[in-house]
Amino acid sequence: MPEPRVRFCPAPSGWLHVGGARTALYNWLHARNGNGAFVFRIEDTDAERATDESMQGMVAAMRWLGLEWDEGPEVEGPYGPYQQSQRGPLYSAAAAALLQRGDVYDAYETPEELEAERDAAVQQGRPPGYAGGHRNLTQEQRDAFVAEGRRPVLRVRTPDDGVVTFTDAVRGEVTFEWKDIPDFVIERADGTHTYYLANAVDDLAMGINLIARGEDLLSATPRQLLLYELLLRDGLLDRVLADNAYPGRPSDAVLPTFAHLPLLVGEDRKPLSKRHGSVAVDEFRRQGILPEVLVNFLALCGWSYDATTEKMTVDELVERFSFDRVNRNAAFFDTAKLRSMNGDRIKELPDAELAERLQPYFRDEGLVPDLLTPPQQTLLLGLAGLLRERIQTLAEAVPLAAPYFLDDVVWDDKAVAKHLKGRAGEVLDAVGPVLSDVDWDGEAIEGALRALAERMELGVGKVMQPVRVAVAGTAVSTPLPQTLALLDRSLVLERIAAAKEKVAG
RNA sequence: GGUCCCGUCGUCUAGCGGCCUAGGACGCUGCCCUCUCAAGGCAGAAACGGGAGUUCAAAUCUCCUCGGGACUACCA
Repeated sequence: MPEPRVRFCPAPSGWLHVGGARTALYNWLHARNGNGAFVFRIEDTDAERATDESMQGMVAAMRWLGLEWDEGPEVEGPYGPYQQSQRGPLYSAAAAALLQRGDVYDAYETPEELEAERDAAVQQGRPPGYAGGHRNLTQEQRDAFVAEGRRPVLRVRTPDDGVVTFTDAVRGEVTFEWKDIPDFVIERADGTHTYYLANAVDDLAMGINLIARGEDLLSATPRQLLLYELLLRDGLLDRVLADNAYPGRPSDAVLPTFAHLPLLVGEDRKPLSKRHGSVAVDEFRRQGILPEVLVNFLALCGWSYDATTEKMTVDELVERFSFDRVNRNAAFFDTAKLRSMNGDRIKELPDAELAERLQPYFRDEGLVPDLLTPPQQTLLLGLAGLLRERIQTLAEAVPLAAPYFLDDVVWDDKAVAKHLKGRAGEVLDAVGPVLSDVDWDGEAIEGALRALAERMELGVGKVMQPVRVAVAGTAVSTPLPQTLALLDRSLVLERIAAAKEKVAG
């Protein structure tokens, strides 16, 4: 077994979504597992859709997930450039060589004509693929089309009969018949190149030996295979590479094998897309999903280690991952389970680390400045311990912590109406003096509040809730006595006094 | 329509002929605990799409059927 050389090659349009991230992850795990190389290639051959912003976003999302690449953007490597828009001359030369040898031919139909042909075929119940109309044009016909101002595309001549069979690492043996595969375009009329060519050339030139990608590309595989064969025949690609000063020695390399991964789908069983809500990796970051949890969860979307193991560290995943345990059926991306796993992971974090990971979220919501003051540090650290059991995502901590970092209490009207009434005024009056001279720690405060409740012949809740609302502004909070202990006594007394005005009746 | 892929609790899955009265996790329901919210503990409901075979024995093998999906672009 040679060292794995795998690649992740998204088209940079839109954000990196979880489906793409899962594909990247499986490739990455395989590379790390076999001590191989993980190549990150940008497939921006379609200038219409590719954007620089999207590419930057993908680079950032990959970094956040911890999927560092050995070759690719900002890292470079021996087979660059890794952005296909910078490899145009290579593809042109390869296409020209294939044309010269007669493996591909120029076809002059316009997109409109092709569309009409397709519609007619569908109406008549024929397969809608390109029928090969311009396969054998005479020079006169070509000249006539050119004279009309038409620009040709380049199409690969696919075999008329026979079958193509390949072994897929997750699906086993897959067979297609060549007669079902129409001649396909590798060079557009504007001179740019399609996925088929760019992908085949680069996979060969970069020495990729395993291609793991979405199942949606399964039926593209025969074309890929055909192109490999044509590019490798008589050292064509080696020559093209050398003539154009691009690195790569494909003739020495092993032909890539394939692993087609099950699709990630939404609740409607359709492939994941924008309309399924948050599917962008960055969206999960904003919500406060931890990257190691997203990685763990993504690994489980279509792969399992055994009957019961779910929580795994990245190192364990690297050690245990293999394509032969990848599932064959599409997986629903279940965010409820993701959140649960995230909550479990948060519970494992020590106070200091949780505080540290919470800080950017608090900062982005304006709760704390970039640099915390020592009292803010202490408060954050103390709160972390109380927050831990009640949040599933980091962002959920924000509303729970806000009352203690912000100067003004934001009143929840419902909470005020429900809890600052009846004997609440009495309670607030009585609680001030009690808290004034109690030891300022959670246990003592709790004891004092309970004693007060008993003295007033009230349920503990009847005392706790008015105080909670007075201090936090809400009926829900971290445990009250422990929370009070983290705050300045003067602030607590102040808020209790201020809340008296809000008591109804 | 054609080609290819797939089909176990609501969801993700374990299962590769007897260990399955089908296991785990999330979710859900009930109870306990409780200063709110959580967390935690205990209990519970919940699946082999259907039909024929093969076999002493089938979730596991074969065929048919039904259902879902992908592809069918000068997107990737």
